[in-house]
Amino acid sequence: MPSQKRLLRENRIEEAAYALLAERGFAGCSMLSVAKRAGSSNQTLYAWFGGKVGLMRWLVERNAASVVALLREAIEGGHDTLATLRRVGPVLLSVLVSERAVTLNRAAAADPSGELGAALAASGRESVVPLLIELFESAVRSGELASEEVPDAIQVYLGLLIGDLQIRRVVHGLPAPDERWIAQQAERAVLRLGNLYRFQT
Amino acid sequence: MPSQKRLLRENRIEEAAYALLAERGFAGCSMLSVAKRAGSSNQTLYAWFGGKVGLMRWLVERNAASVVALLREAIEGGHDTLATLRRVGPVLLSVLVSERAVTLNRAAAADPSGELGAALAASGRESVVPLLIELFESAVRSGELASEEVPDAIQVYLGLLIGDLQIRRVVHGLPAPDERWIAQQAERAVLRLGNLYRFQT
DNA sequence: CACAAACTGTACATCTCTATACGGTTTTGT
DNA sequence: ACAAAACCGTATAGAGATGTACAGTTTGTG
Repeated sequence: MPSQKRLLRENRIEEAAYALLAERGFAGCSMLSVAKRAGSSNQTLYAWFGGKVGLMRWLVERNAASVVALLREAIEGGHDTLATLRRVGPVLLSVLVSERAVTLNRAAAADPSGELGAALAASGRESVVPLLIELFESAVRSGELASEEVPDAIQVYLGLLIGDLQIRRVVHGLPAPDERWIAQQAERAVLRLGNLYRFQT
Repeated sequence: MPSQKRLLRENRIEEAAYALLAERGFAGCSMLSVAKRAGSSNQTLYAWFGGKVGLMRWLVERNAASVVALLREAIEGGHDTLATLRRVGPVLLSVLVSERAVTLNRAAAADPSGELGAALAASGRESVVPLLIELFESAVRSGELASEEVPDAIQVYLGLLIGDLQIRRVVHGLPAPDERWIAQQAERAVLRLGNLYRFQT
């Protein structure tokens, strides 16, 4: 059972790590620099996380947990698939292009071992897609969609929603879009998905 | 006027740089290591490229030039927009998820200055999209598409074509897809675009 | 209060990178 | 054939990262 102090310390470490990743990138974000900025010691960091990749993986898992919680909340209680998607889309999109997610994706891209990438895929996409599957299955049950079409529809939806936005963000080719734009983009994605798969309202 | 020798040397440097980027990532790809593997000296590298970012930018521009050439070739001589798109799509997609492009995107993601990202955007997307605009304008001239819809249609097309494939590749979440899959994906993207915008055949 | 655990701050050995320098060799041009 | 230019190999200074070690302080607990 983690004490209050421990949680506070974790938050400071998290904050320091994100700040340094943003400023200096994955390579420049050294354990010592994180420790210093967090008002902690490198000894503690090594004890807690084992090393740099361990620290990063911890960040990834922490972020993924909050994302999944957000999405679950947005999915709950909707009966109409398209309406639910209208609620979920902006949440998902804004999470994916958020500064934190983008920072983590950059770190994963910079890690040549692919370890971070695997962690990101495992606790990111692989825990979000099942939620979408669950959602799309409800459309199957109401006869709006064929069961075999589900994976396809999800892929198309994600393509329409995200497009090349995420990669451009990660590669420093684009600043974060504002809330208004995100809402619009999510709305258009749902409309187009409805067109392609002829959902009922 | 670059001599034959010079061109050969450039090729060896290019090859060495890609290999080291793939093995050790952006941070681990040092000037000295590139020089050694290329059978060259770091002095030459600094003289030619100024520094690490300069070397990377050179790689980016070199790759972009070959991509644009490929796309131009695929676009040329088509009258029917959708048919041309059917030819261009696989080329574009396979180029975007190719090992080289992915490697460069990883490097740009790892570079905290954003300089590489800017170069990648400038000689990548910003020189490819005009080609697509040109292509879609031909659909406008034949009345299949409204002029204001062009940017939108391009965005949708890219979303359908690429989806989250590129980001997953860059983040080490996915191996390169094979040619067969690429062809299929490109075909579906065109079909769906046709559905959404009601192109004529 | 007193003892044990956990943490900070600093130090350290070992590597590696950047950017520059220089003697010696190969290539180029005339 | 010969001078100039370009290049290789190696060396170097300065900076910083990793992972470990240790003395001293803070924190938690019976």
